[in-house]
Amino acid sequence: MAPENRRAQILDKLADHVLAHGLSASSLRPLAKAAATSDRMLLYYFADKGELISAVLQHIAGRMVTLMEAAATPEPLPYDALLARLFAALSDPGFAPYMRVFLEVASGAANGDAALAQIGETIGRGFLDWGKAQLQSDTPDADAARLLVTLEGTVFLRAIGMGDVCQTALGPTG
Amino acid sequence: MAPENRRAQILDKLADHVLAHGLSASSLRPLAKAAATSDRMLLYYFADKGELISAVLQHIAGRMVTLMEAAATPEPLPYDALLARLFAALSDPGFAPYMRVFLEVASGAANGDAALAQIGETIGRGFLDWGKAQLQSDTPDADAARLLVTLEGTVFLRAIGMGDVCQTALGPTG
DNA sequence: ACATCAATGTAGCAGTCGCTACAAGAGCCA
DNA sequence: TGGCTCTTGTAGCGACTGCTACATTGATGT
Repeated sequence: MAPENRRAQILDKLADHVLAHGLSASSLRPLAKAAATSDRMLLYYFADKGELISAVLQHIAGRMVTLMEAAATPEPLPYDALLARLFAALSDPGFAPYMRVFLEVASGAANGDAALAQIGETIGRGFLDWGKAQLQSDTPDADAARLLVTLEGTVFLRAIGMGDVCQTALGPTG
Repeated sequence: MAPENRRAQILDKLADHVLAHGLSASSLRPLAKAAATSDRMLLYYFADKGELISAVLQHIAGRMVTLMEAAATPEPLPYDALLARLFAALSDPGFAPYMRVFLEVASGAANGDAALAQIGETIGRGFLDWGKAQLQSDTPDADAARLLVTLEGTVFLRAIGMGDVCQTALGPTG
């Protein structure tokens, strides 16, 4: 098989593993097993683990974009309606693994990992722009920012078992 | 020295290290070095690493409560004013290490660490109650929940270098 | 003085980490 | 056929992980 195809195929299985088990459980040997190859070969297709993780996360981001496009509305929505809709979408178990990984990326970034910070910001800005395009608002920048802050807050709180508080917070508002 | 005092003294230095370098850089040997002792002694004062980390995180939570009490207002504030005040407080570099650790706890909890989940929820509920007590509102439960969601959202976004978006989100609102 | 026991040092175990040296198979070109 | 390069397996290195067996110190109580 052409090496680029082989690399892409491996990347796909690596993304499955990272989404299922998180970055902290993604050392080379488990990743290799998930891709039905060896750690030796992972470092043949990728320069080092950093490049591998970057590639996997970008692949995951690509999948997430696809998911979000599927969740897009044909017409822009007002703030409250869009917030409610996206909050419901984030509750979908299909989305949860992405949010878990996103949280782990943010945590790594906060601890000084520059590569994770860069990828996290790229994903975050993508969310922001996507939200802005979905918004029907006189102040789209501010509303998109509020939307993002609120949704990431719910991701954070759900991670520590406070999903009920998210419900309380969003209930009266939309 | 009495063993309880010794343990408390060690705990204090361990907390310094975790706040400075994060949980991911807190394996036994670096922790021991920070506390001017040996990994051997850490496992003499604590049953295993899990108990040690739990104790350190509880100690850190205690410090954070002290910090928050110092930041409390003599009188309750309306939502927008309190949000602005707390957002400013979280911008204080003295608070940043706590938020970094809190984020790491949330990430670990999302990846299935039950001990971290329990500690994270305790801290989060403490925040919620504290905020409710500071709020002057007709709907304190909902407003405290909104406050918490928003503030945690800013912690998340700042971790990935999107502090500007937090500013945009909170500017028009308060 | 002697026994006892808590506190601590030394040394190391088995496992995992990212990574690499070396060699062997597989297809291609002269 | 003989080399040559791409791909892959085997084996292992040195560092780190949580944790522990064993020995030694020092204080305390009788």
